[in-house]
Amino acid sequence: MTGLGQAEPPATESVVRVRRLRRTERREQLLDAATRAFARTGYPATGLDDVAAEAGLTRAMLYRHFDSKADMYRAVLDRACVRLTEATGADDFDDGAIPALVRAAAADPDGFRLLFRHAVREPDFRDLVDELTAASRDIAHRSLARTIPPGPWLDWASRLVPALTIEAVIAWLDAGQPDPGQAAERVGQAVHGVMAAALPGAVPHVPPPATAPGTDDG
Amino acid sequence: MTGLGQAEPPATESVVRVRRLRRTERREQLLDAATRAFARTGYPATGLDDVAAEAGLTRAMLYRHFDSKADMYRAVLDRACVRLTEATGADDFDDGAIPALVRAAAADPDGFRLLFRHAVREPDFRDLVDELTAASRDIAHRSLARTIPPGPWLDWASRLVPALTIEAVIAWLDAGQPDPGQAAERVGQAVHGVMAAALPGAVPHVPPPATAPGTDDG
DNA sequence: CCGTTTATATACATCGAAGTGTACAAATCG
DNA sequence: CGATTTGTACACTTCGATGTATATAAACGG
Repeated sequence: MTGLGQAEPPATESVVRVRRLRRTERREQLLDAATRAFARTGYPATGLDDVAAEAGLTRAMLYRHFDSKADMYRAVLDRACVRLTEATGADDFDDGAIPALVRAAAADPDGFRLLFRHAVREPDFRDLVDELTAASRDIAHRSLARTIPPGPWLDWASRLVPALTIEAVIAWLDAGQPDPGQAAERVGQAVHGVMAAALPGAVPHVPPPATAPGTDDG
Repeated sequence: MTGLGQAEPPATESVVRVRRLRRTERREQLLDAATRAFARTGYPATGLDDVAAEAGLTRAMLYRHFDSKADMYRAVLDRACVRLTEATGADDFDDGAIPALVRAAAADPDGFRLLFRHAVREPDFRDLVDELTAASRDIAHRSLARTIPPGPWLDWASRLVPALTIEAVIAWLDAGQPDPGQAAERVGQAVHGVMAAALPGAVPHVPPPATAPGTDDG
């Protein structure tokens, strides 16, 4: 309605020749930016302006590719999930599983962190990661049951082994990703250590469980 | 369930004879309720109405005890931190550290989860937990340096050992807290496994780093 | 060269949660 | 009993983030 401030014309040689992207490429770039932004501060604390700034454009553009913030977040998580499952496969705990996981994490560290450090805590989106963790726990349970007798410590190890694997990979990412050739082997060794800790012989003897039920721990 | 103390029903009109609490007790009860509420859905996604509902009173009452939502959250985290450090002490990795941690986690599971699963991800509050994690990593580093030579894998283990300890304790909580007498020993065994994985001899040989760049890394 | 797509810029609408104020009711204590 | 504390109920403002609309400019493709 009014002569709103029009963008100043190039007027110089150094025109910022913005390369226009096709819809699909732009969408991928937006997903990349959103992954970084969300991985930094989490879903609720990250505004769409942050995502837009990370992508280098304005908030209005986001709505040309995604219906809502939740829709965008879901797309981000979906892509990370697909990448991960494609890289690792849904198969068992064979020798190639951990190397594949390490490779996938190194290929998309932000997506990896986003899935396992943030999305698990978001009530509206954890269903996406829950499939992964449930499958992992199931696989771990089946694999561990070959050496650990049934009982609470088998359950404990089945929960802990996937979590430890994730934590070990993230710690490896945080440490600067030293030689990837060793990484998978080290992670595997750590997992083996947890398995050993869940064996019946791991604990020498059961200390008497404090017959007085009163909690003296103040 | 609401922890309103002995709500003696007068068996008369619809008057709920609620026992009024003193300021200190009410504050403690509010901290308990806030711990539960925040541990369930995280700080940003938890409204003050949720906390009030969890405590069994109205939102206005919260402002008689805390200046703001952030102030309340900080009080919650502070109390959890104090409890934890009091229970474990700030000393080294002696034999009593892990049992103390397990006992503290069992005494306040929600506070434990809140600290290490949520607060670490909140940019405005992670400083509280960062002191804990930094101290843990430092302690772990000093302890591990006695057996692991300096290098990236010592750093890796120093990051991973505290994280694994936390994860192992949380997995133990999630598994239903089976016999606490064994728990600390199992966790210690798992930690030992990670230490072993960081030793130089853990990985049998270093696979050649693939002089031909692209084998199948798609 | 012209139309379509891609993008900018900005203003506006909307909506939920935080934070505030006030009036009133009930319980405890002197 | 009467004063103070503790709590309810509700209305209200403030504020930031989401979501929408419109006008305009630049790049690409035929």
